Amino acid sequence: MTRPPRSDAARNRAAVLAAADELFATAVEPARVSMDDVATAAGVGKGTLFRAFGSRAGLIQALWARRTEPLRHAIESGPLPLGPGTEPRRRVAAILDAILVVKLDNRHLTLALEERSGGVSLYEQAQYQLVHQLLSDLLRDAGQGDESELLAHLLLAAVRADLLDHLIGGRGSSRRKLRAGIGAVVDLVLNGSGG
Amino acid sequence: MTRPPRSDAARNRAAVLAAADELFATAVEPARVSMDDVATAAGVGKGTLFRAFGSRAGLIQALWARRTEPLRHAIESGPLPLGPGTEPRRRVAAILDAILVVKLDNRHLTLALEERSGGVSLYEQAQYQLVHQLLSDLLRDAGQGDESELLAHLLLAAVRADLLDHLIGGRGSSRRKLRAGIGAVVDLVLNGSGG
DNA sequence: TTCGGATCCGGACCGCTGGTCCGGCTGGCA
DNA sequence: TGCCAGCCGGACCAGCGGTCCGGATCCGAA
Repeated sequence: MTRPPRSDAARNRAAVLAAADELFATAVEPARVSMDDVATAAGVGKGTLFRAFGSRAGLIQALWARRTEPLRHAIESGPLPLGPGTEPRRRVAAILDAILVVKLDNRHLTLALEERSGGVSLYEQAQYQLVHQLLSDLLRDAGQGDESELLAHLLLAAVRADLLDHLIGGRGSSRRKLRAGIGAVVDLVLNGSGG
Repeated sequence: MTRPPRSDAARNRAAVLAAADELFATAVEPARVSMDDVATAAGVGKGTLFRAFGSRAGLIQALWARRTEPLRHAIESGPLPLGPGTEPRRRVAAILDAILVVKLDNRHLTLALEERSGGVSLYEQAQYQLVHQLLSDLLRDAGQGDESELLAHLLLAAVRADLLDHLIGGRGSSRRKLRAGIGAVVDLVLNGSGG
């Protein structure tokens, strides 16, 4: 039996989430947002912070989970084309585009998420593995056979945080052009490979 | 006029390169190879190491440059299909496959190279930018127009070190299957998109 | 309302990292 | 042989993620 958290614990957790969200959104270089910074900004001790989130990666993943909750919900039980019921290939394309948009809307946080910090690779994160599993299944349904897992990885590689940051940060593709360009390549891969 | 380096400096530089090469090849976790480790293994002081290579990133890039020298040479003036003279699309595919092979042959070093350490993103590294430039030009020649730059980034994203490490490390695709699978997707993108 | 102990707080502390600094040594030319 | 620019090397530094534990706080029981 896990008992509900004490009131001060809940309050502090919320304060940390708010402060961290602000810091990561504001900071120019998310890697330079230290745990001390977060603790100070939240008006909380460092111990509290680590007890609540376990590690830096844990904190960032909690922030990410909050930010992507609407998207997860839309995929699980939302309207087309994100929700179930859409033709697999179309759904894969829609999901990738939605992920792209979320990442663009949370550039710094996403960058922090995917940065290999604490020895935790992107590919070892539960969050990534869930999305990969979903895409793999859809691709299998679409008749991609035993290439579906690799294909899912490659498609997700197209929307990696640092690449997007580089493309948007450096003069060049605007948001619109980026979505169009990546979408075109995704469609190409989805529709050209046997099925 | 820059004078030739003193003999002891040259000797130390070589010792560091050899020791670091060994360490990165052996270590299970390249991120855990510290500069102290390298200095100790090379029988050299830390100051010497940093004077010779500037930074951790500098050392890794020097190692990488040595390892990829044959490949660079083959691309610049080697035989087909890597060298100049090959039909652009075929050459892009050949170059990507060659890069893939080199990365697989130097997994740990490549991982260290692409790890964002010291705030230096993969996309800011001269080494990456040169390859990207080359691929962009080839794609433009192949009639990809203004999408060639983005396309080059996406193709290179398919052979990123941590993805390869994940695919090979975890049970799954063997080397052969990986080359075939990635090659197939690359061909699809190259041959399906106008031109 | 009081009380007692489970739970949580917080900041001093730790080990480790990449990187700097400078007193002393050494290679190489005159 | 003598001289000194250039090089050596390890003590040192600031900053990081993460731990620890004495004391404050919350909350159910009496």
